[in-house]
Amino acid sequence: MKKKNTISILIVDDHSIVRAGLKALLDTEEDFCVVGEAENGLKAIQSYECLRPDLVLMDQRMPVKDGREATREICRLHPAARILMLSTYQGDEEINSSLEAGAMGYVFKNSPGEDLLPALWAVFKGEHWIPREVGSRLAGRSTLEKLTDREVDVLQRLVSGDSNKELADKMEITEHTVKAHLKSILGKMQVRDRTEAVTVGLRRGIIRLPE
Amino acid sequence: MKKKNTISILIVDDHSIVRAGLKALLDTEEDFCVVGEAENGLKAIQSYECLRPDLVLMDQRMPVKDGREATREICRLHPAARILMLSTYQGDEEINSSLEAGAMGYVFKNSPGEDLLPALWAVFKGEHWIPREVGSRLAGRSTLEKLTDREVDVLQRLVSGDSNKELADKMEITEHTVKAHLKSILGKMQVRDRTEAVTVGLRRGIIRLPE
DNA sequence: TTGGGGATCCCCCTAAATGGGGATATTCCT
DNA sequence: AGGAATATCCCCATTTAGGGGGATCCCCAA
Repeated sequence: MKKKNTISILIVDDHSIVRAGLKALLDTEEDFCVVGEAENGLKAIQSYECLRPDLVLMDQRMPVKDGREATREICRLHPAARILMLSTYQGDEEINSSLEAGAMGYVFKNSPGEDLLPALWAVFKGEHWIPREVGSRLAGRSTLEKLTDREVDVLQRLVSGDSNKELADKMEITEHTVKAHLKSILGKMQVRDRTEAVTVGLRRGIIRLPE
Repeated sequence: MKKKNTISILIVDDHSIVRAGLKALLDTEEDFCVVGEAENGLKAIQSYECLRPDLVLMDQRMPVKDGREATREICRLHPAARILMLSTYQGDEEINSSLEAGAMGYVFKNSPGEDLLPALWAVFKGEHWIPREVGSRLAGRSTLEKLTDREVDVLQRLVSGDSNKELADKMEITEHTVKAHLKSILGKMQVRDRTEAVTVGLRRGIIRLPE
């Protein structure tokens, strides 16, 4: 249903009601036209291929494939894609990695509704859009050491409450190795124990609670 | 802005953009009229007092005071209040306690957008509205023991990653007592260790991550 | 008033987690 | 080829967590 001279938008969010709300919100604007919806990252990639929208409004956390992964994939195939990430605030890590993945902008769900349209316009014009309160931090930060992929893997598994032995079995490595990773995790994150590692990881957006 | 013969609605959600979306969605319906918004439970109570809307569309998880607490409070003051809870699926416990608190209905954010209107109508007419897939379970359940206030307190403090000794100092009790509470928590929640207790507690909405 | 639940405290014991020191192989980058 | 980073494994030691018993005390409701 794309009309001439309107900006076509693909909405990606796992909450159907939120999608309906966003669509209603954008459809009140003459310049924007919601041409498609997707409920997870995988479907977002498929829909992008079919629809080639001018903009993608993408939620961060979704089942199956999250916003970051979908963004990375879409941008790999279509470097000119314009993607605006929409998310609850989860820590700078999440914003940072979204931008790394190729998103052009980032808007918090709890920022005023009026902020959405300027952000969409900016991204459409190829500009970056980052919440003011974060922009500064993003520049002069990062004394925090980055976790390796494997360490993130271990950290994510910690949320299950498994012991080191159980983790070792599930990961098919020895308990020694699990402990080695964990030691590195605790050191890098500057936390005292696995419980704090999990809660800090959740707050920073490094890991998430299972569905 | 309430017109004659329309149903006035108060929207409560901590995400401004979601509120804007819901408002846009409801305003496309002739019969509904969004007369107010609130961003947390406290403001919801205040707004309810001022506006006396026909319906409240209330998000479950919010800072300051969550949907359950606000619902309990509003229903205590106004037993005739019609409140529809809107939330991500978080386990039956959350639904159950919402209904106990006085909500007339419960809708998942990831159910189709079309489900919202019938739910609002049902609640407006004084009927209950519960997601089909949950209704059956709610009847024959509840083997989960409830945590005491003190236990919830301990559980919440676990997210800091403190050791039992540190918790004891901060709570000004002995480590023995902390361990006693913890033992009870682990037993009631049927989890194996403090880390799992924290993640399960977060998922059930019993506790939350600090801001 | 008698009971029960909750909060507090105590002991003992085993299993688990943590912190220190290592070693080796692979992969990737220069 | 050389070097860095990563993942994997191992030893040691101490601290902590968790499970099993308990015991008071207090308050509130039957």
